[in-house]
Amino acid sequence: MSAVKKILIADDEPDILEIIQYNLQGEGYEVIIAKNGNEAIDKAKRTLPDLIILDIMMPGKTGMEVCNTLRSQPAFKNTLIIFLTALSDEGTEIKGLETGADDYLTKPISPKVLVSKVNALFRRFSKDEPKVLRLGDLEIDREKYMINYKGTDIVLARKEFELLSLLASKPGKVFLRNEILNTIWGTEVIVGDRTIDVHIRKIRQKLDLDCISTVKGVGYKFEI
Amino acid sequence: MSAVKKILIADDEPDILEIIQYNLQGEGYEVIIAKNGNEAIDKAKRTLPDLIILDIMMPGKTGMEVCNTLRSQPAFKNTLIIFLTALSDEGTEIKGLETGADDYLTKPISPKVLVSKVNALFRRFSKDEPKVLRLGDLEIDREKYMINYKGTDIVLARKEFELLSLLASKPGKVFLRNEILNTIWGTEVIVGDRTIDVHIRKIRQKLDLDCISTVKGVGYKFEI
DNA sequence: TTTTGGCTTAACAATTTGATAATACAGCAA
DNA sequence: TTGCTGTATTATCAAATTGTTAAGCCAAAA
Repeated sequence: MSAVKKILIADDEPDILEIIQYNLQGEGYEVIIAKNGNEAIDKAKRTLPDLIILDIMMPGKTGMEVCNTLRSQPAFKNTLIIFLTALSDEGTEIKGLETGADDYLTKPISPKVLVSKVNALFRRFSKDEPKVLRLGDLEIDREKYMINYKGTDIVLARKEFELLSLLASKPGKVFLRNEILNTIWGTEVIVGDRTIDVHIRKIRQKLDLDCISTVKGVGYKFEI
Repeated sequence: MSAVKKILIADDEPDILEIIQYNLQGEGYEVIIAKNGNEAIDKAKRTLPDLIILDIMMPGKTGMEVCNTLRSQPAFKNTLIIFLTALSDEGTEIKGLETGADDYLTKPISPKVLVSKVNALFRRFSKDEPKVLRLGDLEIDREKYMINYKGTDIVLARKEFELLSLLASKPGKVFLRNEILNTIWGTEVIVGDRTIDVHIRKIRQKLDLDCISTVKGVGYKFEI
């Protein structure tokens, strides 16, 4: 069974909020509302929604700023984001998509369109990733946050786990150092290149399995 | 045997209140009454009824607003709610159901219909999931709100109980702090991070069983 | 009213993790 | 070989996270 999808809506107009909330709840979604940009960011961090609907024009922080802020954090790399724009403002629309939104809606909102877009987005992106990766004798359980190699549990620190988890998510693929930094550290934090090496080393050490290979000048890849 | 069911009725018309109260008390229910929306919310929080009957039209806060307010709190996620609407107002009826009500009744009220609906609701929702979790020597009774470890009862405060209950509901799974806050405190209340720790500590203390492990930087998990 | 118990927070201690610097090493081209 | 580039290793320190205790607040009970 897949959990109920959570949707966060941010708009400063109570009417809009209510309409959207009403329609989405009717579809069985769990709806969380925010009345401005900052509240949206707070609640997003707190509730980790599956989809975020952002009004572009909001006092304080605009929807685009909220989007940027969130997208720069690893936790929201894969969160769906929809923008609400007033009257087909073409410029904004395009800019919105470039800012990292997955779709946009123009006001006034048609509940039917809204609901079908939301459903469509979830359908399109509903590749329920399995929580357990199994690669040969190695097992990576993202839910239990555990590594198991040949029957014995191995404890990795958070970054180590995320790093291994990332590399193992696409065995064979070479991850560039930049890719790794972006995915695991986000664009806000800046860390040196050596940091990755050190974590890689720790993983190699704890798993005494030679599964991470270095591609000099490029990056790292996982191979069993 | 299950305790006597508590029913909260909110309506601004004293006659209606009296009729409903009279009939439900006759069926053996414990009845609490409220004369407006705010009173309903207050008394609901205080008495945690099993069922709430809300008039849609009330001065001040409407039944729907009351419903929304309550539903946004974890404690009322599973409380039964019935709306009272004047004359088959179809629009409202549908909206009510989508707002999170479990049923509705149209005025004028027939005591017979009322009573049978109430009974039916309780019947329908009473045979829920098993209320008792058993994990090794530990037994968690969600209905009696009790913990039993190796034959001895352990008293946990409500938050402590809910926390343990949550963690134990998926042994092995790491619950993020966010997940915990969301599930137990809801999105409206904001409490600090230390709060969780303190509750965890109390649980560990009362159960002197080492079953909750910390995953630093991530969350907590239950394991026997 | 007073008392009690539960919930939250502040404050500080204890611990773990993560980032960096410094150094050593490996591969390769000149 | 020498020098260059990039990675591995190690130790170290700073930062982040959690544990613990005590104290305050509030609501329900006495």
